[in-house]
Amino acid sequence: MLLSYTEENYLKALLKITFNSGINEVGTNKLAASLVVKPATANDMLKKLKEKELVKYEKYGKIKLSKSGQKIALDIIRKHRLWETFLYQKLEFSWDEVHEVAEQLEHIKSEKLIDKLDKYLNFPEFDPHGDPIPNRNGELKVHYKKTLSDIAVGSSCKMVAVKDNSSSFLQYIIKVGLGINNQIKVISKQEYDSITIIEVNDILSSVSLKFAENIYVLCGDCIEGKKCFECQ
Amino acid sequence: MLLSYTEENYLKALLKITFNSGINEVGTNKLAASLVVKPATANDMLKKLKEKELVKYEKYGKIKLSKSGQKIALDIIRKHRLWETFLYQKLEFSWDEVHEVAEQLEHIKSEKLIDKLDKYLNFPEFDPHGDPIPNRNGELKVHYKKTLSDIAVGSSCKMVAVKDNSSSFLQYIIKVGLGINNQIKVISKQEYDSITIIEVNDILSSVSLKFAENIYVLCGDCIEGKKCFECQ
DNA sequence: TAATAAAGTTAGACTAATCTAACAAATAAA
DNA sequence: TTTATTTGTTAGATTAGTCTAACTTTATTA
Repeated sequence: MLLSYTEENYLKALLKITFNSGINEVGTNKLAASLVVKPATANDMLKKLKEKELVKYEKYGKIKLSKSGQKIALDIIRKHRLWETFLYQKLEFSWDEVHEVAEQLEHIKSEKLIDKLDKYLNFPEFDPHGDPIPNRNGELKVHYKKTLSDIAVGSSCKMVAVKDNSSSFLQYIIKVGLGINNQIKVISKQEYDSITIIEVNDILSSVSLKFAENIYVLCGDCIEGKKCFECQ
Repeated sequence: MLLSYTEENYLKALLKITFNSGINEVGTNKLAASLVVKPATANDMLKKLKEKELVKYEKYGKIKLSKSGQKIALDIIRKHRLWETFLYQKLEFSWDEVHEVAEQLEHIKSEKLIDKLDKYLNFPEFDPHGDPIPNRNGELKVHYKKTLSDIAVGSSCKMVAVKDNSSSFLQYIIKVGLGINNQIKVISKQEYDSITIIEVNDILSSVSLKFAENIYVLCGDCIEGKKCFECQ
């Protein structure tokens, strides 16, 4: 199915809203606002997208992407992020310049192009902003945003990934008695150098700021399945 | 001045027609045909482009690009050919696939992008089809005037570019065992229909007049670096 | 629960790019 | 030089995407 740039942008906006807010419920107004058009305009487009079975939507109801609509939206995000990576890595664009150009490039229609670009960039999993790049099947690595250094004194969190994959770091982690899925409580933090005392399995350890910044964690709410914006 | 893709395509078409035919006189019908629209459509657009001072044009008269129109057209051709070069050199697209994708990429709006791409490709002077790439001031290396059909029986020449960029033609060229920079010897020519027997890498092929007219060549003298007036 | 506010929809209009069909001008041919 | 043919123009319609203004439904709150 050949879609116009505009239609593609509506699908992308829908995916982004549900992604970022964790909410699956999108209304006409919110959609319109995110595309900087009037609600009436979005409403018209929704009818069209429903006709094409790209969204599920009943009058006065909430909007959801259909399976195929979601696939298309993921595909556009894939293209967007691959182009950003290209601009950043190969053409030496700066971090903050890539988005605008990628907004245009994401609409270029050629599967071959994007697969070749993917290969050329060595199948990157994250774009320059750290956002995950969907693969050609629309699957993406979840990525974590919060590190142990972001957790407030007194709060608990769960380790989910490491940022630094070096073996020396991994060995250090083990020594502290830490591992994926372990619960960590932040006991105290030295203001001067951010040395942090943590508690893992009832054992206290002190770790450096560098250490804390290389441990991805989920906050207390996310541990309970809430998917907050700051963590994921 | 921000132009639509469509407007850009009209300017490009005008430049291409005058370029390829050597004629400076373009009419509504020819322009429309080259864009695969009806003359009425082209006529409407011409009024718009005249309004913007991108073409010089009076009712029932001939169409010419203005200075600024020409600059914009050259800019689009620059983008087109740089993208073709990128696709061919970096992404390993084949000769005959690049055009279609570049038709889309040429409309991406970012001066920075195209200058960085130019640098990344090491400021190429010719695209994969042998066509010259305008620099950022719209200047380009002379392009070729002589085609295979101009070469006398018994003489040799070197293929340097193609006039027709259609994939069907390019694939035909490949089938004949021909490519950019190949030496061609004209063995014989049928007087009646100009069917020409050529020799490429010791292999003989017979090609039509239409074929021969779409292969740009350099004559024997020019191959040796002489730069004769007829070829360049 | 009735009034008010917020959210969503509809109708009618506009612009850009296209079309068809009818017409006008310029050019070529008899 | 009149006629026929080609070339170019105009008028009116269509589609996609947008708008404003008026209206309806749903949600909130006093």
